[in-house]
Amino acid sequence: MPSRRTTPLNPPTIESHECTTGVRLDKLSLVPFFQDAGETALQRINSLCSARHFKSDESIYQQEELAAYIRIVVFGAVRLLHHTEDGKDILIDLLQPGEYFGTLPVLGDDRYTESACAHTDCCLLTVDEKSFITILYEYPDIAVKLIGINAKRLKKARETIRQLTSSPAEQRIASILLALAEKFGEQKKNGTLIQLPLSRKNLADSTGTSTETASRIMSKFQDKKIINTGRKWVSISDKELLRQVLEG
Amino acid sequence: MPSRRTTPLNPPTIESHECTTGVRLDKLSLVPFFQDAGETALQRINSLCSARHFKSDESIYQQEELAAYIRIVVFGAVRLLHHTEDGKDILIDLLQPGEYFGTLPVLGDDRYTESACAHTDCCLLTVDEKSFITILYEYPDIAVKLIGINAKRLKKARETIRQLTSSPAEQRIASILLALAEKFGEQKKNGTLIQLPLSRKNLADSTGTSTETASRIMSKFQDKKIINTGRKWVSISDKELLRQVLEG
DNA sequence: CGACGCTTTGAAGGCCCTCAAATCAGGTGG
DNA sequence: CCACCTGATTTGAGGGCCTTCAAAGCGTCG
Repeated sequence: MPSRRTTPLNPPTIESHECTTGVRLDKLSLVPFFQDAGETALQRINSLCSARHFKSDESIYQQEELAAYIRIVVFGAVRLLHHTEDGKDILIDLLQPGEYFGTLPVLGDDRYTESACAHTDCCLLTVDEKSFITILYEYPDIAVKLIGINAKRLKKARETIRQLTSSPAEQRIASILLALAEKFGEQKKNGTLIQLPLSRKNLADSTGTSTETASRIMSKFQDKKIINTGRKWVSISDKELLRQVLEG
Repeated sequence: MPSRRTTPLNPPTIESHECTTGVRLDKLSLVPFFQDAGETALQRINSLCSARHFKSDESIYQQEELAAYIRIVVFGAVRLLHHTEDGKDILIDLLQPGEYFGTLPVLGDDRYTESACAHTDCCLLTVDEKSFITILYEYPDIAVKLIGINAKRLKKARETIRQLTSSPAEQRIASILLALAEKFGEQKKNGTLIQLPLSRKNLADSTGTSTETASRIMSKFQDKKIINTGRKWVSISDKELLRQVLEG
């Protein structure tokens, strides 16, 4: 263990990404709800989207703004936050390429109920309401897929509720670390590095605890050699032990 | 205040409900996602559904069973519960006529992730996967509606998460009482009666607290003349005061 | 190198859970 | 119709987890 730890994060930069039509079609085909669409369909869909880049920490939209677009992550990561009245932020989700976010009046929300922010440099596809409806009517398969995706998200949200009401903070943090490792992890010699800047406050916000408690728990995990962590980064050395913490 | 309180609940009985084709069409047209469907569409949809009655507390399906049907509440109330490994139940939702529940493999779940139970005597419409897909492909409007409904549910779940992490039990209970009054309430001389058997355990399960805490808080509300309550029933005397509790 | 901001650690206190026991409403059977 | 029984509700006491408030340690970036 080096006495002076420096960040091991090595995120790909936005410069390495080019939004050519070929890349866009390629990325589109990876999006879960476009997955089974054919070549022609993808080209049609592509013609209905536009792409845009965001710098790390740049705001994509703010809670309460008029809902105007559905967006799809093509590259990088996006952070969804809910601002509460008493000034706290709740981290709702971290999204990776292929996931969608945002809403539209036709989906029942006139305004965004959360803020979206570029967690790293990222590239997003943007679909407006008219195009979105066009796509759904032309390709019913996609509508069914979308319903399934929302059902999964609801399931996950309910799982979170269950955990919040029945598990202590230690288990909730173990749970989110495993989930993030699954989603953003990268195998290294020393374990699975979570390729995301992840502060104690981020962790606290997403597990419903305080920064201090999150810090204490992370320190405890590090003492037990379960994880290796520094400022804004985490690497999991012993996934098995972490799973045992989760079980209790 | 009578020294001996008896239940003021007066739920309509299942006998008062007849599932004739006329009634079914009528009820179908009230279901949010069939709302804008025309007469012909409703008849087509009706031919793809079957109806069934359940007695109060009768099991509709159990968590982990194979997902086979989407169901729609036509009459009465349905309770959705999640059983946790450590033997606790979480009350996920109480459904009223017009709401749907259940899932299907095509929606991404092979098995039910919760149990459904008749909260009162009730009548349900049942749709199997084949019919469901048929409906979605024939009427894309309905698919879009469904996506919107799921988005709303997700929003509500996230709101619950927010509350669980940032509000004390007292505010969470105030919140659910107001929500239930909105959904199932009936105006009486003494206030809004929540027309549902609602035990302290039900309340505790849905707010993520213990039966005892729920009881203490309800007693406190009663002392403050905010509510009037007995065994398994609640009536709200002063909605305004309750809203103030919610604000903090 | 220095300052700022993230992280760690300590201490005090509050909220809520658990365990236990008493009270009470409603249903049952005589 | 009444006494009894069962299960829901209430209330109390003790203790643990986690929050808040403070202050000291360290990376990072200019």
